[in-house]
Amino acid sequence: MPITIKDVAKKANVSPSTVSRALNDHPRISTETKKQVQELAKSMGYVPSQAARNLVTQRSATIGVAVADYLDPFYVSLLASIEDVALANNYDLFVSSFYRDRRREEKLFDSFYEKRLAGIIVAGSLIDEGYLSQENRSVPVVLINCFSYPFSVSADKLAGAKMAMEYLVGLGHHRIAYVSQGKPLNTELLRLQGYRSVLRKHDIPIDDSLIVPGDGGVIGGIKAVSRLLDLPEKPSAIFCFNDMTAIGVMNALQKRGCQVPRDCSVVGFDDLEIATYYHPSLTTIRQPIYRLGYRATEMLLDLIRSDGEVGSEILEPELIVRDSTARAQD
Amino acid sequence: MPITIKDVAKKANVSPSTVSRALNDHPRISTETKKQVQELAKSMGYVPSQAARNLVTQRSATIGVAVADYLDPFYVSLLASIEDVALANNYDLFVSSFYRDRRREEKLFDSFYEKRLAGIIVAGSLIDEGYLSQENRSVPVVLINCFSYPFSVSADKLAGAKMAMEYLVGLGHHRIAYVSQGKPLNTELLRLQGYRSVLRKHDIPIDDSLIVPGDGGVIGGIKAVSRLLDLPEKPSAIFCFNDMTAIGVMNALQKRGCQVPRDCSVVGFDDLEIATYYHPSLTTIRQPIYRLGYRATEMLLDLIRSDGEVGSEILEPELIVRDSTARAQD
DNA sequence: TATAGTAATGCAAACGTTTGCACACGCAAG
DNA sequence: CTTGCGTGTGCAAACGTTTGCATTACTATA
Repeated sequence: MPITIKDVAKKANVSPSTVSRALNDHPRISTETKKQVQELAKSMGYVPSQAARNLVTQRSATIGVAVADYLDPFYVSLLASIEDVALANNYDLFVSSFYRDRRREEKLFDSFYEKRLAGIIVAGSLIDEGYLSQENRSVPVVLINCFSYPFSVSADKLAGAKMAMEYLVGLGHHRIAYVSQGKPLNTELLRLQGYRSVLRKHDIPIDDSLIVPGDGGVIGGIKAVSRLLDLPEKPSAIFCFNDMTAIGVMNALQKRGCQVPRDCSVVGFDDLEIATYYHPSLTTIRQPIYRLGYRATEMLLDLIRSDGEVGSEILEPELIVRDSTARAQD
Repeated sequence: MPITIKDVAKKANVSPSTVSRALNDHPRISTETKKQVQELAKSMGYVPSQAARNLVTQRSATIGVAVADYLDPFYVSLLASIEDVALANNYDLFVSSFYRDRRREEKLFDSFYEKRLAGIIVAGSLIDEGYLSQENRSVPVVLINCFSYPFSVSADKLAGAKMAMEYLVGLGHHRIAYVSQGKPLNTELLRLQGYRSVLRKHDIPIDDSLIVPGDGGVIGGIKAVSRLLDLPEKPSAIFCFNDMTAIGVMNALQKRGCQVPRDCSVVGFDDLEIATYYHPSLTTIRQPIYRLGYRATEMLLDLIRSDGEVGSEILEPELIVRDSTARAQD
C-alpha cells in the first residue's frame, strides 16, 4: 500500500537505482538529479522500507535494549544515556522490559534475534553468563551490572556497600540491618559481602536475623521492616539493596511511629531522583547511572563496528549524605 | 551469516517451501515431515528473519509505542498493560520516548513508518490532531489522553479536577492554588477549567496569582511553591497537575517549614505508586492507568484487523483520599 | 579525428521469506 | 482400466531495496 521506490522512479523518469542513489547521497550521481529526486520523493511522502533495506544490506541500525524492570526508575534512567549515544550514531533503539522474569528475558532474546538487530544491551540480566556465551549467535551483547560477563559495564557494588557501611559504623551504629533483593545474583552477593566485611573489620558481631529479604521494590522494604521491628533488639540503622527498597523501609518505619533518622537511620543505593525529594531526603550510594548507559552503548558500538577487544569496565560509586542518617544515640 | 531457511531445507532434503510450511503449521504438510523439520530447525538454531517475512507478507506484528516521558512513572505504568494485551495477541512492542519534545515525536513517527509497523500508540502526544490526521499514512494510530482525536482513550480530566476541587472546598478551603504543567494542551486546559468552575460554583473569587506554572515534574512543583509562599496571602491548599508535581510541592513546603497537611493541603493527579509511599501519603485523583493502556491497545488491534469504526473513549477517574489533605483551619 | 578517460545512469541479481500454482502419487469409484 | 480426487511436495514469483557491472554520453588529450 505505501509508496515504493519504483513509484518515485516512474514519476521522475529515472530508474529505481538512481532514486536509491539520490536518497543515499551516493557519489555517482549528478547534483541536479539528486536534488530533483529528493524533492519529488519528499513531496510524494515516500519513506523507504527498513525491512527491504536490512534484507539486502544484511545489517540493521537498531540496537535492542532489555531492562529488568520498567517500574524501577534506575533502569528507566539508563535509557536516557543509551538513547543519547545511539541516536548520535544513527542507531534506533528497540526497548523492552522483562519484568524480572527469566523466561521473559529469554523470549526477548529470541525476538531480538528474529529482528537481526545490530547489537543488544541488557541491564539487570537474570541469565547466567554461561548460557549467554553459548547462546551468543554472532550478535554482540553488552551487559550492565553483571561484571563477570566479558563485555559489561558495572558499578562497583562491593565498594559501594563498604562505603555505606563504613559511614554508618562511623556514625556509631552497631546494630545495622541489611534488606536484600532476595535473589542470589552477583549484584546482591557483592553488597552482602561488603556488609559483612565492614562489620568484621570493626569487630562487630554479625547477627543473621538482621539480614532480611526484600524484593528490590517498595513492598519488599515494607515487609522487611515489620520483621525488623519485631526483633527483641531493634536495629539503629538499615542499609537497603536500593532506593526503592529504602523508600518502603522509611515509609513503614514512619508508619510504625519510628522517626527517621532520629530512631533509625536508612541508607539506600542508586541515587534515584526521588531520593532527593523524599521526606526525609535519602542518604544513598550513587551509581553513575548516566555513565553506565553511556559506556555500555559505546562499548556495544565498538563491538558492532570492529568485533573489538574491549573488556569489562567497572565504575566507582559515591556516597551521598542526606537527611535519612544521623549519629547513633547511646 | 545466520542460518537461512535454505540451509535447513538442504539438510532436511526438502524444499524451502516445505520448511516454511512445517514451521508455520501449514495444513498441507504431513505430520511426519513437519515434526522432523521442526526438530532439525531447532537443533540447527534456525531463527527466521522477520525482515524477510514482513517484506513478503506485507505486514508486521509489531506495534509502535511512543510515550511522552520515560521519567514520569505514569507513562511507564501504561506500558505494562499495553504489553499485556499486545503479547497476548502475538504482537511485539517497539517502545520509545520523545522526552516531551515535539520534534523528537515527529522523528519517532518517521522511524515508525520506516519500520512499516502494524499500528501506533502515542501517550501524551504534543502533535495536534490536525497534523496527525493529515500525516496519517494508512497506519492506524491510537492516542492516550488526547480526547479530541477520533481514535483515543482518555481519563476525564475535567471530572477529575472537579472532584479534587469539590473535595478541597468541602474541607473548608477558600484559597486554593493550582500548579499547572505549563503547556496549553487539552490535558492542562481541562484541569484548569475544572478548577475555575468549582470555585465559581461556590462563589469563591478566582485569584490569578494562585495559578502558577509548573513543568509536569518535581522541579516545577518546587519552583511553584517558592512563588506561592511569597504571596502576601498564602494558599491553604494546592491542587497539582500531577503526582510528580505534588511531590515537588510537598518537598518544598516541608523545606520551608510548612507542614503538610496541617499548614497546607496538597492534592495530586494520577495516583502513582509513590503517592502511596510518600510521607505524608498523597491524596490524589486516580487515573485508571491500567485500563487506559488496555483499552487503547484493544482499540488499536481492532483498527488493525478491520479498520473498525471505534470512536474515542473516556474513562472515569476516582478521588483517593490519603494523608496530605486536612480540614482548613479558621 | 580517433582514443582514452570520466561522469551519470540503467540493468539485473541478490537478500530470506511466503504462497499460488503445478505436479506426482496413491487410491477409490465408475 | 480409466477417471477423478485428495494429499504432500516443489517451482518460481514476489516483496522493496542496494549495488557491482555494463552502458551511454560527453570531454579532453594526442
